Amino acid sequence: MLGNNIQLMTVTSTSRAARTRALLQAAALRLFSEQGYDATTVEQIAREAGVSHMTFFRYFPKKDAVVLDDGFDPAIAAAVAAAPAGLPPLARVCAGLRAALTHVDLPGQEDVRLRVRIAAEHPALRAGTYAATEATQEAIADVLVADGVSPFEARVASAAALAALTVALLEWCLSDDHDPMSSRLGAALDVLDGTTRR
Amino acid sequence: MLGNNIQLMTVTSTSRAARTRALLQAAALRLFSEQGYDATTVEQIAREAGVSHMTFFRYFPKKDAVVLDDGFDPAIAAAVAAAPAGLPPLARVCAGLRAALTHVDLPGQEDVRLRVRIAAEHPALRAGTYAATEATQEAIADVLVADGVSPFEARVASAAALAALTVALLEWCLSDDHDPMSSRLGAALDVLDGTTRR
DNA sequence: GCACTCGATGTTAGGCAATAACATTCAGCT
DNA sequence: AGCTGAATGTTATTGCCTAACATCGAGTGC
Repeated sequence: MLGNNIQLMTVTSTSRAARTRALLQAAALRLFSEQGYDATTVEQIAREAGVSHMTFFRYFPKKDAVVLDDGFDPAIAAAVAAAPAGLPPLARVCAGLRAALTHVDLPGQEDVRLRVRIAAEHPALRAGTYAATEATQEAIADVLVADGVSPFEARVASAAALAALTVALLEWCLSDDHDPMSSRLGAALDVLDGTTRR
Repeated sequence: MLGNNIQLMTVTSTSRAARTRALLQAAALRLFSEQGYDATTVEQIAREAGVSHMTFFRYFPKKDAVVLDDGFDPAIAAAVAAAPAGLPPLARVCAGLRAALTHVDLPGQEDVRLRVRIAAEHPALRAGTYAATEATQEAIADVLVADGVSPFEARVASAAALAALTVALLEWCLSDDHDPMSSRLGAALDVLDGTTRR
């Protein structure tokens, strides 16, 4: 009953570790969207993926990490670094984010939408979203500091821009019309750097 | 050792409810700062306040609420409402917050500092801080919407401004120099509405 | 004064997240 | 084959949080 799905690999390019992780995440998201986050236990997720609950916690430090784990955050910092260094801090962050957005309308978009939607609908997960953003915030701030901006200003600018982005992301995933993510995000940045009104 | 501080009331104007609540919060903050948040159990807090752990949860829905409960958030929304309605959304929110800040350097400031410091040093509590800000964010956004700003723009503007404010608050409470809170907060807003550089 | 209700509190029991200690199985290497 | 170390499972424990039920106190009508 338990050793049924582990023998045909040894050659699959994605390591069994990555596979198990993906299995856990897929099972979790499916169960969350079917039964709700609170009604789904870690035990259930693990059983569904064919592992024990301990294995779950070895891949994800907390239950909410299976939803919050983004991974596409570092790319954002890189985009800000590529933006013109002469601009004032907030404008530069906005410019960097705008550039990053052009690569965001991908095929996997609907999966992201599901993930974010689950997170948006649960208070504890929303809080986790903000916490996860802090890492990105620091990464962006570091880029600015390297170009001579004061640490305080750098943190404020990146925090404000990411807050705007988060609002846009939450609204996008909860909206019914399937407009592209990038248009929402762009509109949010407009509010910050005054493209719409001067 | 434990039944020492509970017998002289029955007439005190502040209802026993409010007193119990204050007792619980005081005990919690003291224990948190002495032993750390994780090392302090709800049982311990309740015993210290002379009640059962169930009573704790009747006053605070979760353990972290005893730290996060601010209450001085609604005043902020009122200040934004009083700011000139003609400004673009972000500028107006900043103006309102600036006005609110003049009333913020109060005697009780060091208590606030302790509370925020406890929150700032613990990841889960930091996350809770952001979540608690959402209520304020909505309140501010409602003010803007009432004056004709689109809901989306309103949410983005208030989220960005509050994110800037939060960064300032966290830095202030963790800094060693006892500069007034308002100067930090003012500096953060400068980054947003370009008072420093144009 | 007495029963009655209602609200606040305590007691007890239980579910679930998260962690730790220890056993076991598996993979690669020699 | 045998060794070693990593990954996983088993089991037990702690602590947050909830729910069901009991208790106590203060008011209220009789």
